[in-house]
Amino acid sequence: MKNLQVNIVIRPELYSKNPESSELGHKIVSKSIEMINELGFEDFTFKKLGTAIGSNESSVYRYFESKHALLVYLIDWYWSWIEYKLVFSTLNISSPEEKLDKAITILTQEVIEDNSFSYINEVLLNKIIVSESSKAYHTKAIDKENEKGYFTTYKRVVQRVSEFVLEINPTYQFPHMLISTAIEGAHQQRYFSEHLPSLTDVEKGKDNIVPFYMDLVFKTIG
Amino acid sequence: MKNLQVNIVIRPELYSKNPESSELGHKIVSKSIEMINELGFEDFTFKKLGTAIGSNESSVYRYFESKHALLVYLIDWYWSWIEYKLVFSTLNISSPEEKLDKAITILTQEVIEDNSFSYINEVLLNKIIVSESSKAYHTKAIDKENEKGYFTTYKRVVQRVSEFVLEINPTYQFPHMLISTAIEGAHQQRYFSEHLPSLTDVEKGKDNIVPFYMDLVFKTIG
DNA sequence: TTTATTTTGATAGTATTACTATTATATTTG
DNA sequence: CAAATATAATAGTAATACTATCAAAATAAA
Repeated sequence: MKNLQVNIVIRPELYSKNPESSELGHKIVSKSIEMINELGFEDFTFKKLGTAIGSNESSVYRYFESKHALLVYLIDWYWSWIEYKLVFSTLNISSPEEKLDKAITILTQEVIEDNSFSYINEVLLNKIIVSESSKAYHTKAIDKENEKGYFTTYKRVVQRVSEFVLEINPTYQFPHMLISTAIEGAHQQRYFSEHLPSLTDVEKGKDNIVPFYMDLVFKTIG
Repeated sequence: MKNLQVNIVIRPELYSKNPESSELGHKIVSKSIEMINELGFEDFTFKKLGTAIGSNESSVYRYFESKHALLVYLIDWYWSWIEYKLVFSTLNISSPEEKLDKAITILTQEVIEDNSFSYINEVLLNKIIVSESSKAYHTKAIDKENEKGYFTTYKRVVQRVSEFVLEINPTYQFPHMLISTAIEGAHQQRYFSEHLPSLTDVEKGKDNIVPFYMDLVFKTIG
């Protein structure tokens, strides 16, 4: 996948001014990923971000109308990237079992290599998904934002993988619940393994999360 | 279970002044459950709560040092109640399969009846768990708070049910991950079914969530 | 039943946040 | 080079999440 110049294109509803369009935009996105990781979403502010990139709060607001909007943007970027990896890695595979295996791996594994995309650190972005992404949709505005299409990329990823499930077992009743459970579950288990380990069975040095969900998914669809 | 006078006792680390100890304390807890539901956790404030119960912001602070602390208290109350239901309903059952079946039902079903506990509306509290509980542990203070024992009741519930799993299949490697996945997953699926239904396979008038996780758990442990 | 103690209520104040608005200054483009 | 556009700097606002102080009310103890 390396050295393959692809662009992740994000829909205009997800920003006020496209951060792809300028150096400042790049800095905003890049530094915000670092800072949300360091500070947590609550303590991260546009003022701090502006200062950190040698710019200004008001300049940041020209790109994103709120820090919530920025978080939604980052999450959509992440799912666009995952979708790209998903499509790419299952392209020439005909066996639905093998496709599902690849998909579950991509969806549940930790991102450990920051590849391909210039100003976005995918390792840190993955950590934001694990620690902060639930905050993007647990708000009173969810229904409005969903109507505006804020979450379509994520929903499309779930849909794609659900189709692999149905290829294997066309009578399985709950493919979407199964896949969204595996995705969200894997993120949660990663968070728990670091902070509430007694909720998990993670052993140090070993990634039990991928095998756990792999086993769970294949056994469940029979 | 009705007409059985039991008390849920909450550990003192989880409050500044015990809300069980006064009429005002009852009102604070009772009204906060209503208001967090109505407004969402973000828009809920102690000032609004004080006004709503004919009291004062500063009086509320005497019971809970922050609204975060109040949320943690409510969540611990919920898990104490669930643990009570769990223990009670599996007490005289010897079949581990039957115990696990009961447990999964209790953990994944929607609460539809507000029973037994005077000033706490369990139906609304369950909705708070579904919509807001992740905010209690997705904070930068999680490790400190975990050390102080803020989440022990929840962890104990997961431990108890994991033991049922091991009774059925002593060689199953991931009982805690399986049970915490089912619990958190069920809450998430309930939230999704209302707000992001394409991530689920919920049909109107039908509770698919309990059967989905029941099937998933039993198939997974084999 | 007075006194002491605890609990509650009212008010004020603080630092910070999440913005909006305005204007001056760069920078880019035609 | 002028015009348009993007950025920076500053100021301001309403609300939040508290802390601090003190008086009034309720309760318990002597």
